[in-house]
Amino acid sequence: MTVTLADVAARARVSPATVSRVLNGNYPVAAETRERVLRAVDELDYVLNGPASALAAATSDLVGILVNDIADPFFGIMAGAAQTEIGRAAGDGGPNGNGRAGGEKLAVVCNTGGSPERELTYLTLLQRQRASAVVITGGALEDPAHITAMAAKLTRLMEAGTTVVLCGRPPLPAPGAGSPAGASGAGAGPLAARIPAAVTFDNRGGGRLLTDHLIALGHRRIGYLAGPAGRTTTRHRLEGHRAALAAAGITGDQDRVTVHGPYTRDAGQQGTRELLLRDPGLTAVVAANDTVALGAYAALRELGLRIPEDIAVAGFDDLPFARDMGPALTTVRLPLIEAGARAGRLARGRERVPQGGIAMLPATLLPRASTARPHD
Amino acid sequence: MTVTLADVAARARVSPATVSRVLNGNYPVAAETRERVLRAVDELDYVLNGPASALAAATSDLVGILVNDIADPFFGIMAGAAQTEIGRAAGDGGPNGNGRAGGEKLAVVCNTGGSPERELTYLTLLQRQRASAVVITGGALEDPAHITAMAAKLTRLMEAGTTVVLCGRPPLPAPGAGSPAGASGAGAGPLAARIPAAVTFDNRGGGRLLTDHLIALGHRRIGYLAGPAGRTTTRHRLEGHRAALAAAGITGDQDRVTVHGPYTRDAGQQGTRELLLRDPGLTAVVAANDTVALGAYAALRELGLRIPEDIAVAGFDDLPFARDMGPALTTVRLPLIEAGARAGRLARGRERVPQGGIAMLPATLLPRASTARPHD
DNA sequence: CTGTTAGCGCATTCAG
DNA sequence: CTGAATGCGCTAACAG
Repeated sequence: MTVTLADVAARARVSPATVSRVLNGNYPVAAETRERVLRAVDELDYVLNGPASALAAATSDLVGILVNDIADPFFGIMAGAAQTEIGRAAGDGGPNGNGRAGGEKLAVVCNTGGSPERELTYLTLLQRQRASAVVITGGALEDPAHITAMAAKLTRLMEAGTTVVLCGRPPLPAPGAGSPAGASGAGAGPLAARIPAAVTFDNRGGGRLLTDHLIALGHRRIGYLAGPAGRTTTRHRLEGHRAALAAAGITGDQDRVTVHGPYTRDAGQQGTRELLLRDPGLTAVVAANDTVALGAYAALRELGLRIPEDIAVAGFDDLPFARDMGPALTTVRLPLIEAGARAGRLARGRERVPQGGIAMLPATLLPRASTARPHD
Repeated sequence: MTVTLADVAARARVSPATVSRVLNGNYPVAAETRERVLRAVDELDYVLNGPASALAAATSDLVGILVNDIADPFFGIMAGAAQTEIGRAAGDGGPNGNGRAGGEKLAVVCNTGGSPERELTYLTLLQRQRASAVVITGGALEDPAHITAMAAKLTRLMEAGTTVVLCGRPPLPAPGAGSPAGASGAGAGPLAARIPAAVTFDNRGGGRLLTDHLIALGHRRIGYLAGPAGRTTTRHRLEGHRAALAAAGITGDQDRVTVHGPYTRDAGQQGTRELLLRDPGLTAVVAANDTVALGAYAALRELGLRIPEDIAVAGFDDLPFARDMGPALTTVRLPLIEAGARAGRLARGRERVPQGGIAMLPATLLPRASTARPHD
C-alpha cells in the first residue's frame, strides 16, 4: 500500500541500491540516473521510511533538545536558535524550500518541566530512537544520585555514538580516576568523546555585576529571591550576589533575606512579600531571573511601594519583556541566541569543540529604570 | 556490542517474543516470567531499539507538535500542555518516575518559525518517522497553494495512520466534491478519519469583545496593529475588531489606521509610530497580541505619551507578563493550557472528537489599567 | 501462556 | 558507476 524504495527503483528502472544512493547523496551516481530516480520519487510521492533507514544505518537523523520549561522564553530562545542551526540543511545557508526533506536533521525539543525523572526518561527515549545528538539546556540539579544517573546515561549515549552538548549548564563533574586500560588487545580506535562539549553562562559573574551595581548606588540592605534550591544556576547566581556583598564588607545574616522558589512569577510575588515581612527595611530586591522579578513588581504594587523610589528591583536574563515593564527592569543580559546556535553547531559537528570542552559566555549588566539610589 | 532483545531473552531464558511482549505490555505474560525478563533488562541495561521496533510494527511512538515560534510563550504554553498530556504514560495519572521509559510516547516540538516551507518539511520529516500523531498549533497561512499542499500532506499522513490534530487553528477547508468511488471491489474497511480534529479559539469573538470595551469607554478613533497578513488568526481578530466598529456605527477608512506586521515587539513599536504618524488623533491602539502591545508601550513611551491618559492600549492572549506591564495591559484571555491539553488528549485518542470534529474555545475580556475613557 | 518463523524497508558489503 | 545479496533488531502471526 505504502510506496517503498523498491517501487521507486522499479519505476526508475534501477536497483534499490541505486535509489538509496541518490537519496543519501553520499555516493557517486550518474547524473542521468539520478535525474530519473528523483523524477520517480516525485511522481510516486515517495517518503523515505525513517525507522527502516535508521535500523539499517544504525543511526537516525533525530536531534533532541531538552529544556526545563518550554513556556519560558529563556529556554524557548535558546532552543529556537539551536533548532534553526540544526535544521539547516547540509550545504545551504538558509532554510531550504520544498517539503521534500533532504539531508536535514529533525531537531525536536523535549520539555522536562524541570523534573529529573522526566529528564532521564527523555534521554532514554532519545537513546531508544538512536538520536544522532542531544542538547541539554538549563541548569543541572545538584542531587548526587541524579548526577550519577545522568553521567551514566550520558556516557552510554556517547558510547552509542550520540553527540552530547550541554547548553547553559556546567560540565559534568570529572568521572573520578577513570577506568584503567580496559578493553582487550586490539585498539578499538578512538572512541567518541568521553566528555560532552558545554556552552555555559557566566552566571556567577553576572550576579556579581548586578549586586555591585546596587551597592554602587548605595544599597546595603538587599533581599534576594533565589531560584529553586539544589540547582547550579541558582547557586551560581547567588554566589555572585554574595561575593559582591562580601567584597563591599556587607555582612549580617544574608540567609535571612534570601528566599528560594521556582523560577515563576508567583514565586517572585510570594517571595517578595516574605522578604519584606522579614525585613521591612530592605531598599532593594534582586530576583533570580526576570520572570521572578515580574512577581516582585506585582507584590510591591500590592504593597503600594514605588519602584525604584521606595525599593529597587533587578532581574536576570533580559527577556524581551524586561524593558517594557513598568518601570523598565535593570537586569543582566545573557547571550541566549549565541549559546543556542553554538550548541546547535556543536551538535552537528559543525563547530570545533572549545578549549577543554567548555565555552563560557559572558554576562553583561543592563542598568535601567528599576534601580536608583536608595531614598535616604 | 550493543545489547539487543535477544541478549535479554537469553539471559532471562525465554524467547525474544516473550521479551517483546513484556516490554510492550499488550499481551498476557506470566507474572514470574515477566519478573525474570524485567530483571534481565535492568541487569543488561537494555534499551529498546526504536527504529527496529517502529519498522516491525509500522508505527513509532513519536508525536510531533508544530509551533510557529518556540520563543513565544503563546506557543510554549500550548505546546507544554500538549506535551505533558501526551507524555503521560498509559495507565498512570502523573509523570512516571524511573528513566526506564515504558509505554510513553515521545512528544517533541518542532519550530517552524512561521515558514510554510518549514512547516511542510517538518511534516515530511515526521511522516518519514512514521509519527503516531501530529499536533499543529497556531494560525494557518491563507495562501491557496500552501493550503492545497498542506491538505495533501495531512491527508497522506492520516492515510498512513497518523492522527492529526489542529490546535488554535481553524479546520481545513472541506476537500471539495471529494473523489468518487475510488478503489476496487473489496471494501478496505473504514479508513482513518479524513478530517483532522481541531481545537480552535474564538479569535473573532475576542476581537469583538475588546473593541466593544473600548467603544463603551468612549473611544472612536482606534488604531489597529494587525498580525502578519494572510494568516487566519490575523484575519479573525481583525474581523472581530471591525465588526465592533461597524456595530457602533464607526465608519471611515479603517485601513488607514491598520498596519500589519509580524507578532513581535519590534513590529509593535514601529507600527505604533506609523499609526500615530497617519493619525495623531488616535485615542486608542489595539494590538494583535500582547507581544505587539509591548512594542506599542515602547513607542508611546518614546513619544512621551501616557497610557491610558493620552492613549489607551490593548493586547490579546493574556501572556503572563501582561498584568505586570506598566500599566497593566487590558487584554483578552485565551484558554491556552486547556487547548493544548485537549489537543494532546485527542492526539493520543484519549478524548472523544468534538461535534463536527471541531471545538471552539471561548475568549474572555480582561479590562485592566491600560484602557480608560479618552481624555476629552 | 510461550516458542518458532517470517518478514518490515533500507544501507551496505561485495562483485561486476 | 551499478546490481545482487545480506542482515540491522524487532513484532506479529501462527503453532503448540
